[in-house]
Amino acid sequence: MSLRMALLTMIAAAPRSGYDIGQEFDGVLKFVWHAKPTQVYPELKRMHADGLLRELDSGPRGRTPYEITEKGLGELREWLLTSSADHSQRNETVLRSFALWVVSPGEARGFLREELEYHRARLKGMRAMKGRLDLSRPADRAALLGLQAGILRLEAVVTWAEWAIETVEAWPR
Amino acid sequence: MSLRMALLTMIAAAPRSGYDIGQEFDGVLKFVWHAKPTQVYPELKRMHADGLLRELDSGPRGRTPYEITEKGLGELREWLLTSSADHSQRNETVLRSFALWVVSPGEARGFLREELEYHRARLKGMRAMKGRLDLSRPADRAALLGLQAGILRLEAVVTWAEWAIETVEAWPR
DNA sequence: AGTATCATGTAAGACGTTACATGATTAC
DNA sequence: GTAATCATGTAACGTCTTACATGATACT
Repeated sequence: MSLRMALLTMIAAAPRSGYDIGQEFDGVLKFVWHAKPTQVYPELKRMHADGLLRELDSGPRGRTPYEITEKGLGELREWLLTSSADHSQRNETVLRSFALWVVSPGEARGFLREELEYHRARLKGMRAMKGRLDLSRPADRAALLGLQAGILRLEAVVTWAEWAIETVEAWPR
Repeated sequence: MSLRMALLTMIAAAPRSGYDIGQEFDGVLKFVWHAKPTQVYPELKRMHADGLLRELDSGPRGRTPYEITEKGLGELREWLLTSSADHSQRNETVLRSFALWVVSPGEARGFLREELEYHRARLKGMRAMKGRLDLSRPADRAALLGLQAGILRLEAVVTWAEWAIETVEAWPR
């Protein structure tokens, strides 16, 4: 039921099409929520049918942007206030690091270096995103909270990967 | 296909039953991987049928511990070396913080305080876990990598939540 | 004019959760 | 000896991914 809340969160901040949402799931939001287009489009239709969204008359190219309705805002508020967050996660980087003792130290370092590069690149992108916020908008003030969580998390991952590479150097053959 | 790799990772480190695994998914590993018992037990059976695991003769109470086979170790190594990690995640804490502008600043702070408490408690548990490692064992050396990732991540979340609470204080009504 | 990719969608199957069931063991 | 919870499991259902399809718009 939380894909629906993710979509509602994004469209509450500003109208968006299914395509726009797909781009964000591939980009900044990849560490927050993700879903494939084949899941997004039908869900948007259902939300429209349920009266949570309103269709706007076509954006650039053939896009269909949706806007949140009062009913949609109500559902979003209710979700925030009456349920608590699920903290279970899946993190393949960390899962793999638990298994690294079954490969050679050199192979382990190779994996860690790849991870380090990946997360450094994402950190750069997220910092750029933060610079583009307009903090006079309430939605952007909340987005700052989210982006800052991502930045601190990525900084932690980068620090970790650097430490892990050194640590693995010291492993006995 | 990664539930299988998560199970293989755990059982490679030391033999475990489905019940043991369930406890860990509820505890330390909650931020790494999670699965319900109803998914774990049948998967273990399938892995046994596929020759990746061997059944040991019953542990405490009626538990059935499994041990990894050579074939299982081979699959684990192949997964680590020939595929790359999926970095997409779902993080409900951050998702909710993107939506916080739709509730009152007081309600937003309430949410953030709850999150702060939760993550502080988990951080404490994870540090305790780190103290119990036996670093003469290769599997525990890899577990240290994983735990340290969790600790640094939780420290970042705690720092973030403290900052976010103060930030929301300064939001205009 | 022809190729790339944009934007949306459908259908099948894999994966994950919820609800429920059952015998076995420990605790009172 | 009754209650709690341990340990495993099955079946139905919901969510997510993969494979494929289609017309529309921009690019060269």
